[in-house]
Amino acid sequence: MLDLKWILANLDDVRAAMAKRGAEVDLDRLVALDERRRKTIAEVEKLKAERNESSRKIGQMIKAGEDATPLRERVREIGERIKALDEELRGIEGEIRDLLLTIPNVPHESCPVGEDDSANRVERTWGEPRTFDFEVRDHVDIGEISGILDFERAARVTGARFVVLTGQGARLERALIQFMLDLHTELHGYREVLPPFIVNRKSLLGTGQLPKFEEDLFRVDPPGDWYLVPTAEVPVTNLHAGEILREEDLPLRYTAYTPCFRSEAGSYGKDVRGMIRQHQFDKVELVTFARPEESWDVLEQLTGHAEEALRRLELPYRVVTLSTGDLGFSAAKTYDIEVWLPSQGTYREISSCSNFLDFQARRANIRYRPAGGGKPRFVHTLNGSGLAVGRTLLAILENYQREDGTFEVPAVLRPYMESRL
RNA sequence: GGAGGGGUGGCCGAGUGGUUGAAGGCGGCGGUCUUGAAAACCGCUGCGGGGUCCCCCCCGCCGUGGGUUCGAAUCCCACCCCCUCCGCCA
Repeated sequence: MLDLKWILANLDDVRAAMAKRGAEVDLDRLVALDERRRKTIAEVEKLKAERNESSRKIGQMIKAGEDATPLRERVREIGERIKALDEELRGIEGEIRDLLLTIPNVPHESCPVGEDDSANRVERTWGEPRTFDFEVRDHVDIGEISGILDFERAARVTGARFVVLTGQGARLERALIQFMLDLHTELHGYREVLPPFIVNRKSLLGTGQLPKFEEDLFRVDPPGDWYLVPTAEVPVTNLHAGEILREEDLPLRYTAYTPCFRSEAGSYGKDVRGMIRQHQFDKVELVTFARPEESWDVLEQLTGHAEEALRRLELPYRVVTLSTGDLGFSAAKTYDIEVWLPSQGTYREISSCSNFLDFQARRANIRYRPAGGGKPRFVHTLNGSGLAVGRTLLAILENYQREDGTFEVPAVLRPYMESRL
């Protein structure tokens, strides 16, 4: 969420930013609501000051043995007016809050301006897509021939957009998770956490999935305000919700493996074949809490950490900067890392690394105390996939495929595929 | 699920109706002392909001939301969370 004061002081900038995103935001209503709000505050606080003053006087009168009944009556009336005004004020502030929660972040000036992903800017490309001297298969065929992917039985057990990994497939998924966690903890200095896979409504408000994107989530029935995690970003970022961190501890870096659950509402017909778009997939996430001054550097580092996983797996990829129209709700800037998929002859998203500035921190109330003392400030939060495990497995099958429809295991993963018993 | 205990400032911890935004301690910041550091001593040290706002004034905040009262951290109700014991259970 953006700072109300800042919005009001920079109305034109905010208007321009929303236009770049293609977002409809009623800023005029916000301005009107704020005026009403301040007017009501002035009124009710004047009455409260009067009540406090009179109550003090009543106390003194009673102590002095005087009759305070008339004054008491008057203060009682003031109290009733205060109650009414307070209620009105709560209503106005609620409306303002609801509105603020639906305003997306302001894109950073370095984001290319455009309506959709066609305006995304390619920053760099790594690796040379392999040339095949046979007809390439997609991961669905390779998975079937190798006997490690079973979409039919997954459909029987659950439904469409699920997969069963079996034998070496399950082991490869596990190896990838282990490899990525090892890489980020041992080499990149992240702290590993294993968070709950169910979160409450407040956490989803904190990171920005709610209130606008409820239809993307799976809600857990009995409690009503519990949801399956759509990404580890939610539980891990909210780890420090409401806290005041110490500046000395920043940047705080966490990595977490979780499955991710997405309803994929509105994506009917897209990527229906295979495991590109599933209701459940594994992901290793990177989350960083940073000082405001360092967050742009941290975004570069974090993106580099995700890239390192692909380099070690020797999978060709490119990094693109999302255009203003393609940017997620909470992000100020996002790099997507896209891996090469031979079957599609194109690069597909395998990681998304974003700087949210203080947008999430303000929603989730995550602050830090400056080292020299002073007022708490909002931290900057960042996160990125390091990487989406299912898509990585898929990319391995395709890029490491053999002519007979089987595949090779990347060298870096072989130790993880071997028995240690 | 049952019984009991508890949620107060960065942290610990007093406080059961009237200058208590809150004793005391720890931590932090500044100072005295010291060649330097430590110790000791002194001072300062919550968050948010409003006001013609860099001085100052005012309002709110003691888990959350209601209620009682002229006045609530203190009394009442509901809810949330934590702890202990019992039951159940992977």
